Amino acid sequence: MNLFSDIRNLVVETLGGMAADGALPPGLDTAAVTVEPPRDPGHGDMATNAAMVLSKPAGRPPREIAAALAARLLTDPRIASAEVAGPGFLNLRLRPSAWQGLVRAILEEGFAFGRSRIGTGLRVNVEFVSANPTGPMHVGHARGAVFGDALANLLHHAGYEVTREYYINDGGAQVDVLARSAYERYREALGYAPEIAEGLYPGDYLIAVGEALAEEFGEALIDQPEEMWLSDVREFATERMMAMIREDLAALGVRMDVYSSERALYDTGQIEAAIARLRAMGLIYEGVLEPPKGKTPEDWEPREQTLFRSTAFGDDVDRPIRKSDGSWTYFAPDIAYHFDKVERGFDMLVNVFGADHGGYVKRLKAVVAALTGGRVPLDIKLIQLVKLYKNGEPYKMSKRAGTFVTLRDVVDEVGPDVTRFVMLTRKNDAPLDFDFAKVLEQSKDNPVWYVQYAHARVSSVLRKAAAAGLEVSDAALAAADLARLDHEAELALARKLAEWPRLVEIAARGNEPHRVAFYLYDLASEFHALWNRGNEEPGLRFLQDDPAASLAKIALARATGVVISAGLGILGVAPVEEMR
RNA sequence: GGCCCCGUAGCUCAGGGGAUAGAGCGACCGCCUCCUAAGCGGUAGGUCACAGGUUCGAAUCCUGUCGGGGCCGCCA
Repeated sequence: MNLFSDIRNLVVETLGGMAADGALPPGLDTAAVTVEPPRDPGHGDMATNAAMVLSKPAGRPPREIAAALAARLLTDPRIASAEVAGPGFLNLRLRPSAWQGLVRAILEEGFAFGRSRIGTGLRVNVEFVSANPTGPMHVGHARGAVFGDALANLLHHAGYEVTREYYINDGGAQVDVLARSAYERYREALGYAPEIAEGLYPGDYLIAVGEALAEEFGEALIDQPEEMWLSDVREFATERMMAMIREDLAALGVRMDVYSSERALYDTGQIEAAIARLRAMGLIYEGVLEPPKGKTPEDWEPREQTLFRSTAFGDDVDRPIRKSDGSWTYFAPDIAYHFDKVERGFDMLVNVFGADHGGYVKRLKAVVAALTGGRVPLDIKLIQLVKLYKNGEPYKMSKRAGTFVTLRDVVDEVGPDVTRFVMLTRKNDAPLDFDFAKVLEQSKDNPVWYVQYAHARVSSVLRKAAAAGLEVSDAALAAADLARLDHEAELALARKLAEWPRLVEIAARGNEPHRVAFYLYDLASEFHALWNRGNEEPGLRFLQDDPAASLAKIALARATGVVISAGLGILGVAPVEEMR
């Protein structure tokens, strides 16, 4: 049940009726008609801009259209009042029965309340994390992981068929560096002095890889030339790194559906096939790039390269796909990878990147636009930096990696639920301050705690009611006499609950999971407010002497609990039953 | 130099064509005989960086300027 879309449908149908009766010209486009909660609740429950949007095409003053629309809407049993306001808003109030019906619907639908069909029949690929398999993930990866996973949950809730995907960057020089670093640890494990040269990865996490290599290969690789062992050690170490990354993701509650390997794109013809596709469209050519403006490298010299005409799709310059020695640039497998995603039939692609990859947005969008003729949208979400603090002091120490704070450090210290919620309390394109002390604080300026507290209070009410002998299953509560929920403060909470399905759609359309976190905070606030009004007005307490009155109020509390659980579920956070 | 993101209350941030711009923190004033006061209510606090433009209507969209951050040849 989605009251906002229901009422919008009513408005649009009513407008259609007006057109049929000659009250409006036929064929008006109602796509821009909205039904929203007004910013000022004093204006009503819902407001529609229909009259203002249609005024110009209909050739009639907005307030006149609004008045005519109001008269017709009032015949609907849900509508209590319809008032023209301001430049032509139509402010609607719904009868209490509409809100009571909403509470009942939440109890009947459970977590399905808030599901949307905007994604029905559409397959979306969410690529996220994609950390290089050369070491443990850092906090920045944690934020990207949380964002991507919550976004995937959100899109699923909105009806999409979602694939979570990790692109393993195992095809470049960095995995060779990994192999050489691991090789030194292998020598170390066998009692030789390791030579961890400048440029190799010094982290302790490779010691275990070296020991595993020693167990696997014994002395066989000692004193052998690099070309004898590089490939084997690289594969071995990369697999070890990916196993570690999977464990770290699991600790955060993140599970991928697909791991795609960059290396697997080479030597299988996939790069060639993707390039051939672009070449057939006349988008590949041999040419010489200008030096980058204002920052010409000292050793710059013009070279002819194989280029992709990404400027035809909004990029700033064409991009090289082959180095001057004939080998592929890093961009080439990227083209092949996105070609592969497109070929797998996704209707929509989302990439979650660190903000330092901002320079790749235009060229990747160009690739997908070129390969699909613009049919498949690619949205790239850039995740800004996480700044770590502890009691306000910058925090840089790491237990494992030495030089940077790892994802695991964070999860071990504050737990996956707190990590996830806090990292979703900011838009992806805003930097995030993460204070290890503050996120564990038990006060209302800690949104995680505040939302959990609201859920715990709901659970507390249910426990006490059950202890008092009331039947508080969702079915029993849905059958309660909800007409008793008629106080303004109770209806205000119901109004907030009614926004949930709308919020899911807005958040899903914009790929913005943070909206869920902010909504939950608002909802919790509304619930805490009602709770406290019970102090002054005992008639507003959830537990009443009269069982029938109790059941109605408990139904409202439980409905709130259902929505909080559903929202936390999208964020990947487990709701708590009691605070400790 | 070019491109991307950001600029909203003292601080941290939501809102991103709609009415009198919101929340938390901090400040001030109230509320427990009462389902968890780890909470709630209220007051004070704004040139939505600046200047143009589009629109019935701009914090929101466009252009430019200023300020902060990021990225920028075959690296990954």
